[in-house]
Amino acid sequence: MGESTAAQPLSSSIGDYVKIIWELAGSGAASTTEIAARLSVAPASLTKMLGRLQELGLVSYERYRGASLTERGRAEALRSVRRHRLIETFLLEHLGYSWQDVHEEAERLEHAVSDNFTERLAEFLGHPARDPHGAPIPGADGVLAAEDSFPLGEVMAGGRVHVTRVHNEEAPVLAYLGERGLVPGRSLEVKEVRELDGVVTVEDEEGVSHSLGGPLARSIFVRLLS
Amino acid sequence: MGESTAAQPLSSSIGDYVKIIWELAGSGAASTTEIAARLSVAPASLTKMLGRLQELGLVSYERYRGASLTERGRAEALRSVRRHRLIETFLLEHLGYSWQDVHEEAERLEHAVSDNFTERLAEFLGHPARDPHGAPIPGADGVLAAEDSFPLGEVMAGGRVHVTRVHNEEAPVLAYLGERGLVPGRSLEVKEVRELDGVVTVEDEEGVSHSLGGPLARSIFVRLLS
DNA sequence: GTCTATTTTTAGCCTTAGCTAAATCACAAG
DNA sequence: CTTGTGATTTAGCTAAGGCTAAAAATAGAC
Repeated sequence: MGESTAAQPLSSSIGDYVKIIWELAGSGAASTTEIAARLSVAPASLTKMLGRLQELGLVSYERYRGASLTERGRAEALRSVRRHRLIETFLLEHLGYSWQDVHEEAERLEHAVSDNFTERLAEFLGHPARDPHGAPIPGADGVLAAEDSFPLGEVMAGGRVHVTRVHNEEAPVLAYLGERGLVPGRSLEVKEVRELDGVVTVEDEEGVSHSLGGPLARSIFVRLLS
Repeated sequence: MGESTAAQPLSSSIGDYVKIIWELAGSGAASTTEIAARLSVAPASLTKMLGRLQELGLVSYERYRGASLTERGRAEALRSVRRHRLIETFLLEHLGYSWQDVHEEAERLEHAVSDNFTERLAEFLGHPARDPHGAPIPGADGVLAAEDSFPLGEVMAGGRVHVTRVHNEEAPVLAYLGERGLVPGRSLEVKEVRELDGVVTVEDEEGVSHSLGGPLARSIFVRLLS
């Protein structure tokens, strides 16, 4: 007995739980209500599940204290994230999905693919480092590249920046940004950062100007161009 | 109420049931025990499920009489078959899976993909008419091409034949035939059909001779070359 | 420090899709 | 027409993963 050698199939939704906890908690702890909200599940359902995840050795959890991932839980989460991001890349680059549609389809597929499939897909895609949203894809060895960019909302006026990532999963936001070409790989000139309401005004390579309010400005991650 | 307009997600294993009944029964009726065996499920579990499938309007079923598909059941089965065969084609042609490994992976993926994915994949693959085993792929409109070939075991000696299909899902059989190049597209010369034990001896394009016993000879489907 | 509002947990129930063991049916052989 | 055997069904159980309503703990406001 004991949970020891890992790697039984691991019923599909368990992957969702650890992935959400990973997104929510990073290294800290995630609250029951937050996790429940992300999974569209009643808070009461969480308690039982967190207990189960703890028995499996994936989270460490104390009553009324929220949950955080164990080392194994983090590894499991990164495997899910890798699958998800590789699948998104495939859907977008090869099947012609739109930027805002990939997430939902990938979410379902992610539960069905084997590690063998995942690695063959990575090979097929040429081992991409980032997915279509610019999110880094964890390696097969579980290593995730450190984020070296920051939200557009935090930038100062007057510089040129390079969009590295759009950190948002809501379809309307993605559709909006996609239509305007505010996607990873683009260069922008920061014209104004208005303290008052956090609106950032940028100009793209074609000279078109865009004004982006808080939520959008926080979704676009950029790196400064030297 | 009523089941009317179809197309709710349709819990994953329901697809398996109709697909197996379709394979087993064609137009006739399939027995409880046969279906159970194919699904690796206890015969007792079938009764409940067949009742459910009947409520859903997918099979028609009378106690102690076996089950057969309704028109809607047949359509559902063909959708599953289409998904399955397209996925197999993708795994083999683009991800480098071996002939004998595609089935298992496709079986799992099949439950996770949307119709949107399926049609985009068909497009990506160039709308293939047959899968890697030579099985015809039902159209998006639910039309399945009629089988125009027959088992090698039924052929007469002396003719040339064209392999159109390998009708067998057992990995060792596929591996054996794959290694020897006895795959769809190949031409063979039938040297001998021995009444005594049903062994068929053929010679391939490179002059190599193969002797195939009943199970293998029944798995290889061929068309006569004029 | 107390008290109230918000979180979180407990208790008990539901559904799905399985299982085993026991009963029942169908059919073919006498 | 009876009977035995194998196929099928019924009955009752299990485990996951949900739910609601009610109870308990925490934390923030005074």
